[in-house]
Amino acid sequence: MAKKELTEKEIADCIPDLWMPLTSEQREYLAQNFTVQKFKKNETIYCEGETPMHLMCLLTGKVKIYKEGVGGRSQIIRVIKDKEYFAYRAYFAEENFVTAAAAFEPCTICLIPMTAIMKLLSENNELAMFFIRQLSIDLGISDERTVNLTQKHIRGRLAESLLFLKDTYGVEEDEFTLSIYLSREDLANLSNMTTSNAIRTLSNFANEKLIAIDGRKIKIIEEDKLRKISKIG
Amino acid sequence: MAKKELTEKEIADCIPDLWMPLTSEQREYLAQNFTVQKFKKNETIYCEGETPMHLMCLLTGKVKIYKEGVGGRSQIIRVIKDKEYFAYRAYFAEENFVTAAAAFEPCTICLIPMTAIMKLLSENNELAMFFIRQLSIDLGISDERTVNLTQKHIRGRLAESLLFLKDTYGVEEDEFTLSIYLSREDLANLSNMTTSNAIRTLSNFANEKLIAIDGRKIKIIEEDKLRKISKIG
DNA sequence: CTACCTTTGTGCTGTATAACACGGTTTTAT
DNA sequence: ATAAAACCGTGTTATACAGCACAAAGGTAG
Repeated sequence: MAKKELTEKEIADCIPDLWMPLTSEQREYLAQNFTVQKFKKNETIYCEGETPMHLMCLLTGKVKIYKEGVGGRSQIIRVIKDKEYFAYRAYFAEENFVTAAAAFEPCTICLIPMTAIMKLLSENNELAMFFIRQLSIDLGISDERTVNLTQKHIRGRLAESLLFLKDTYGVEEDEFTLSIYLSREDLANLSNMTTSNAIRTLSNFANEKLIAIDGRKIKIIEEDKLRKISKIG
Repeated sequence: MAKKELTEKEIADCIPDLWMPLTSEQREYLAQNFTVQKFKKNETIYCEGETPMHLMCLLTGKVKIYKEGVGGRSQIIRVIKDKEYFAYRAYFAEENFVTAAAAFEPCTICLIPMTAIMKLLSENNELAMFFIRQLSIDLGISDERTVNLTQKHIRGRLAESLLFLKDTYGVEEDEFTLSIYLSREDLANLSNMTTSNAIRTLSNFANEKLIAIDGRKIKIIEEDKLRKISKIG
């Protein structure tokens, strides 16, 4: 199946942000602590309440970070695209996971023990700055999201989610079709609404020719108008 | 009025988390870049859109971090108590402020230029770890808050806010009265509801003897029951 | 003291959205 | 191929909450 040993070049390509700041000694150390794991579609990667052990970097595939809210309603907090790091926050905060992660699609994920990361952090400030920057960006997004999800109306929230998916995962060759195919339920959990309302609102958007839907394929037709809907709430 | 020069001892007492990890050279550098500023009650400390220049540490007083949402509705994102640091996230993320800050009460705030912080960070990993930990904790809280504000019902949200205020600012000598006196409007903005509903729900809690209200003074009587209301949503 | 503004409190009305029910369709499993 | 399950779509009903409007109380200024 997979090769047992990856070359340093291959690792460097996988995790450039982590790799670049390191000295050659540190790189060797990291290479020794580098493992790769595969996850099937919809497979859980980690659960709420578990103790974090590894920093993860998504090599290929798409991942959702979500939380089980009150009454079994689940809420998608953020989504991860390839080359993005995740699962480290809880360790740094000295907590267990408060979120769960699952694969939208088949995924390849690289795992690095947090103890190794801590050792590298104690030696390398540039690496520390990478995490400071990343956490700061994510915190800003999270704050923004809180206001959007609580204050915008259904149409605004769904429009925002669609644009967010476009900005995150991009589009296919036609330049319009979102390159992620979500179930209506996931779309609802991302937009803080019930599945029925996600379906209904999506249909409305399609009737208004703002988007075109074909099963799970969504084409963004009138991006400007969607942005407007998202903005005014 | 205030002394021109603070002794190192005084500074160390003000900002222990920042001070402790530093070498004596770094401490001297920090002392030279240390200024103190006072803010009146309700005065704005920084605005949405401004460019962040200083790390701030609240020495005395209470501060709210908030966002203007859609349609002028404002939302309190987090609150700061004394000895807490704030205003640094946006700089690290290389953004302008996406939130605003204002004084709940008269405040004394110490300011340190972010450029000085960056210099210290490049030299001192322990300091970097402090920010990584702090940002990680705040990100967890923010994610938690998103779910709470979107999924819980009014009673749950208000109960949570009251407990949150107790946990953050504590109580007076009687061990029950919250030591922060908020307007009903601020309470509403903290709990994602209209002022009328904050007033109404607060009255309901009082009628049910869960709390006692006397103007802006709030006594938490049945903390367990409030926690239960907050938990079940 | 009087006037004025802000905050608090209450009732009424409207509506956005959740909740439920049910039928059709597609995917998965055997 | 057939059963089972998951997903999609639509209509109906119920309700939590926002949005006024207005009155009373408290604070502030002249």
